[in-house]
Amino acid sequence: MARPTTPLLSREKVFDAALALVDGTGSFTMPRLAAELGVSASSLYHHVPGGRAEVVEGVRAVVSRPFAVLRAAEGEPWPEFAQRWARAYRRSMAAHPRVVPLLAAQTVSSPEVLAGYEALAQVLERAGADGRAVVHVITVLDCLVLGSALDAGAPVEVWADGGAATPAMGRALRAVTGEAGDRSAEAFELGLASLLGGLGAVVDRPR
Amino acid sequence: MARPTTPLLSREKVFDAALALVDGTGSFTMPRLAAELGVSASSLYHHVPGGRAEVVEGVRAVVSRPFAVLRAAEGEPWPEFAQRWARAYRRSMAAHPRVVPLLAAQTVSSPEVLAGYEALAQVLERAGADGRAVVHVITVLDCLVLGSALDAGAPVEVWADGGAATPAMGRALRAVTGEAGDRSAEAFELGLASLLGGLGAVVDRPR
DNA sequence: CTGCCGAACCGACAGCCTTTCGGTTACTGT
DNA sequence: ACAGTAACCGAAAGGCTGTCGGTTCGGCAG
Repeated sequence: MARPTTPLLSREKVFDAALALVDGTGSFTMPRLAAELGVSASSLYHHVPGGRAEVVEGVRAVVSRPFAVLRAAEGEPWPEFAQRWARAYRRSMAAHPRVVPLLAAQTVSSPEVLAGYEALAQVLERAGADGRAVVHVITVLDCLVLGSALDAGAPVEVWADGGAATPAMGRALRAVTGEAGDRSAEAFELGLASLLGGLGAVVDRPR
Repeated sequence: MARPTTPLLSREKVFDAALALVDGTGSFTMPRLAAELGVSASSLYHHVPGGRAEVVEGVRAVVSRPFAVLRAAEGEPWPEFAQRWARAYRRSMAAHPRVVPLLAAQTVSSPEVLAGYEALAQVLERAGADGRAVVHVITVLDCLVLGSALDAGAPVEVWADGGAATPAMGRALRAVTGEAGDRSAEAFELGLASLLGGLGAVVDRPR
């Protein structure tokens, strides 16, 4: 085939197909993605010049759209916005647990998603937090969100069952496998509330 | 060369060299590791039959030895042990920030390290936590540790500078770059204290 | 209407990676 | 003395990313 009458690909189609591929198989390579789209692998580079990394960033943008568009309301207190922010972030990620490791392995550079981070940074800054506090608060929240998203939908894949050598962990693992995601949301809410309480000491600074 | 008089390799040498390679370059491949050891890549498989994944687990075991050997003292309260555990874990990881992404991408299966998790699981279980609580507490702590370790030694690599579109984040990022690791330890301690306080509600269950 | 440029596809391939396999040599136990 | 095993090597299979030249189609300028 040479140039088709109507284009077979578009950035959107590529990102959507990549997301579907990761959701379905847990992994993603350019040849497989191309096959899924009925196209040769090299054709992808016409629409996504940045190659694999750009596809991952595209998937990130698609997955985190509901979170990335969040903006603080006029006069909204920072803990309230941070809570909304973390919840939306977690919801977005927990809906696609298999993409989390993929996203976690790569620096966030998608402008849309960075805008979501910026919104929180601005709220924190306006509340009086200095640069360090902003980074630390976002880092800690980020971390809670990603960790929680990882074991939300998927079975716990963080550690293996050590067999007879690890009886307590074995019992714990068996207790959570096959459970609905709501139980892990419970732990997330608890962690979030605890963190927001504690982080106040850094944001609302003494001086 | 055929079989050398004295073996050139050993599991220990392989793991140590791999750790040095990751610490130095941030990445790791079998050919490079072999070159570092003055050996051909295929020779590695005689000492590490599991290939790349086993090398990563070996590196994990080396890096987390100080944490993996922790055991609760007789009658030690769970929050105290959890604090010791998380601090030791973070210290181990923060000493080698560039290996964290490598380790995070792979399920924990090293028996020594699993024994470290088991120690915490047993303490939590003995304190009355059910399986879900055990998994959630460990997950959340794990996550805080890894996230904190990531930005401890390395410059913040989690998100990119979005330029003019993200002024607040730009200021925050510039404020932390080039800082000593102690500042991120501060955030870690804060997060840890907040979490341990909040997680009590799950471990010390109402009934 | 003609001619040309750029866009979108393909196939081939370079270069990297992991892992396997057969070949060769040294040590070890019987 | 002699199998058997351990430790090395080179070669090669198979997969992945990314690049390049070739081909055809659409659209725009003259």
